[in-house]
Amino acid sequence: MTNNKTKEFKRYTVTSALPYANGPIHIGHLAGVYVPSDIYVRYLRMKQKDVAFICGSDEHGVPITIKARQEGITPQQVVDKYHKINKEAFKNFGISFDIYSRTSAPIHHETASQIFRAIYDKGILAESDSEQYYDEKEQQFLADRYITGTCPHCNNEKAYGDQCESCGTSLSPTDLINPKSVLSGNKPVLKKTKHWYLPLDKYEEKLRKWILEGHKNDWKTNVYGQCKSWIDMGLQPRAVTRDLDWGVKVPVENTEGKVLYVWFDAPIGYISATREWAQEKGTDWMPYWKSDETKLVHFIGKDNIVFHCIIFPVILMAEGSYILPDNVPGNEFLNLEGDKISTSRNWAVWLHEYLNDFPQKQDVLRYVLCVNAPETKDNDFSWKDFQARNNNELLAIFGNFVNRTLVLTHKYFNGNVPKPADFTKEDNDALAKLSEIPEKIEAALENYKFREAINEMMNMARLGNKYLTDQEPWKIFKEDEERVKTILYVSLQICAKLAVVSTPFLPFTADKLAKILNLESFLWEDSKAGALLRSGHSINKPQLLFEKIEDKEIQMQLDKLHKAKEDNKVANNIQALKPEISFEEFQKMDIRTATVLSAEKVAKTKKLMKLELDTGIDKRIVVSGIAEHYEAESLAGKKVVLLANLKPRTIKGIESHGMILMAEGSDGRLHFVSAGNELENGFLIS
RNA sequence: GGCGGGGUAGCUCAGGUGGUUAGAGCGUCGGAUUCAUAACCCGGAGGCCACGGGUUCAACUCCCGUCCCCGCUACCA
Repeated sequence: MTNNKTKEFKRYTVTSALPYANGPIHIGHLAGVYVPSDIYVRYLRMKQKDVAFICGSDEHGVPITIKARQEGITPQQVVDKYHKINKEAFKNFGISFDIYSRTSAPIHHETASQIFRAIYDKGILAESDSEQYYDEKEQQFLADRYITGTCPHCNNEKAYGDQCESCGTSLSPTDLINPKSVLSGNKPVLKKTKHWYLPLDKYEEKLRKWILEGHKNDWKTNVYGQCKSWIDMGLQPRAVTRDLDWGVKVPVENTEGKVLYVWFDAPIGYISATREWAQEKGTDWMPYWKSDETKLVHFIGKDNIVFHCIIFPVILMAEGSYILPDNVPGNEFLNLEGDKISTSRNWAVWLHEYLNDFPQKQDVLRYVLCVNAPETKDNDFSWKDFQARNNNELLAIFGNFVNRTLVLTHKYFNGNVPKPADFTKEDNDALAKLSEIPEKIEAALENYKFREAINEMMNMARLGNKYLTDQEPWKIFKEDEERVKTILYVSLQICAKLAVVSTPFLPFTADKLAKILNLESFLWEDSKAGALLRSGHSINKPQLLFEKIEDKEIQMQLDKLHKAKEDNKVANNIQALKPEISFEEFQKMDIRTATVLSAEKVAKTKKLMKLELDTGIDKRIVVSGIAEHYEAESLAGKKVVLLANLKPRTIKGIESHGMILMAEGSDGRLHFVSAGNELENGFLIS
């Protein structure tokens, strides 16, 4: 396969991962996906490329129906809420989507149905019956999350059909003891249901050829490596339909109550949104998805690699008439103040709140997120760094250079671009260096190296500052006004180029600067061509491009962050009371004190620790999932509390006799339950 | 445990088909300067390039092993 880097494309289809409409957008999403894609697209537009920049809300799937139930509203109301918040936040932040659509739109249902039907009609999908839980009262099949029951491992009575949140075990609904429907509370029955499967395994060779051979050199190493890992592991057929009433109806006879699986319909949302955009614009959508002369690029986070590099391309291959992505620049994750961003723990900076707290400072966040984007590895965002980047870089380097030039121009020449005398060697050197920068930015952007690109942009301002300082026009104005004219002429050209070059990265600032300079609309090529401002051209009064961010503003954000976390701790970690039990039931449990004699980590596991205990009546082996929280060496001699008459269970080949009682703290760490150190072994707890 | 990505100056990161003194920005220290939002400009200090072996005339770069962080996956109280 050819390396497409060198190929000239006629048009571009650029997509940004569809945000899931059950929560707001945070800085992690922005840094990984939306800021880079927006920079890329703004750059392409400045090069007068034909580009469609596509995004929208991903609105189907079980989590949304659950959130709706919890809040006592309909799924549609849930997605309406977040669609509105996010669409508005993107707009205010300057993410310049050509369209921000949604998967609940009729055109999406139509598109997804058509594509499913096309694959179905070709006989590609495998049909298979399976038994799934059904709620007879509500007359519907139950999603895994809609079934609760007793966990077969830890006896937690509130385990879900997909996972026990008490012990963390992944479950299948049929594993549960005493399953119950969340909808009616009744016992569900197993009922036969039919589903369709996409045979990913049959596309293994095509994927191998396309990715492993064809994109060895132009895809990012993390993306390529992850794909290789998936393909080498062997692909399995994957169900594309499920029993649910929220989603795209399966377009086949007699399939009441079945919808397309959300992972199948979501990426098709890119295509539906493109159609919607083309309709509004009165143009044809097909070339954007079906022409070899179109470059398709998906911007995503690393959690989405498998969907965009394996599954969605297989859907497109199966359908047969679509192009495949030329590149899938997948970024790593952004941390916040050293901790993982977490929606449930409320550890995040939300875009809509940022826009509220820092009005007119979109570019500051855009700059910080781009210059520190998690391109090759996870990165950290801190408010202190945010402040420093603003004060020491944007303001001190970019803003200051522009301001110096403008102030001097007004002071000496009434705000008119002066007429230069002959250029000196220094002038020519500066102009030569200036002319090299746009091409460096270009090369970086074409290769999705956004940090490098934005640094080159800043180098232009650095160049300007150095030139001004070296030439010292304020010192020589009295003796040699002609020379000062040339110096400011050159400085002003640098300002103008800066306005052009910063447009993709800092659109609001670039716009402000262009207005001050009275610069008419411009294209990317103008950053390379000669002078942009003619002698005699008048410029407006200087205006500060950036303002200093003070310590107290930063402290406010830090306080807010920690307060949110505290509030959340209390709200989230106090679990609801379990169902009442009788004293007799309690008495069945033999809980007693014991001492750890020795401990060793169980080989080939991450969490398991094999413990030898002295219970006062015997010495026994217990396997416990504490290896992530305690070192084996630190455990000998530890006083613990043991549930001693739990039925023995073989775990990783070791028979475990009982369970050590642990409490999970709000930080997610496990802590031993203590009966006090003075107690001997074997004392019953009641 | 398997697989993938990463571990380089105080911080955030570049880099390298193996080859003289390992780079940038910010921070820090010193100097210079005053046009400018105490900003800009110059200079210095600061790195066993995670650790241990190996290949080589030469390794931060290649190979093997170990440790740590992140993700996927498995197993799992």
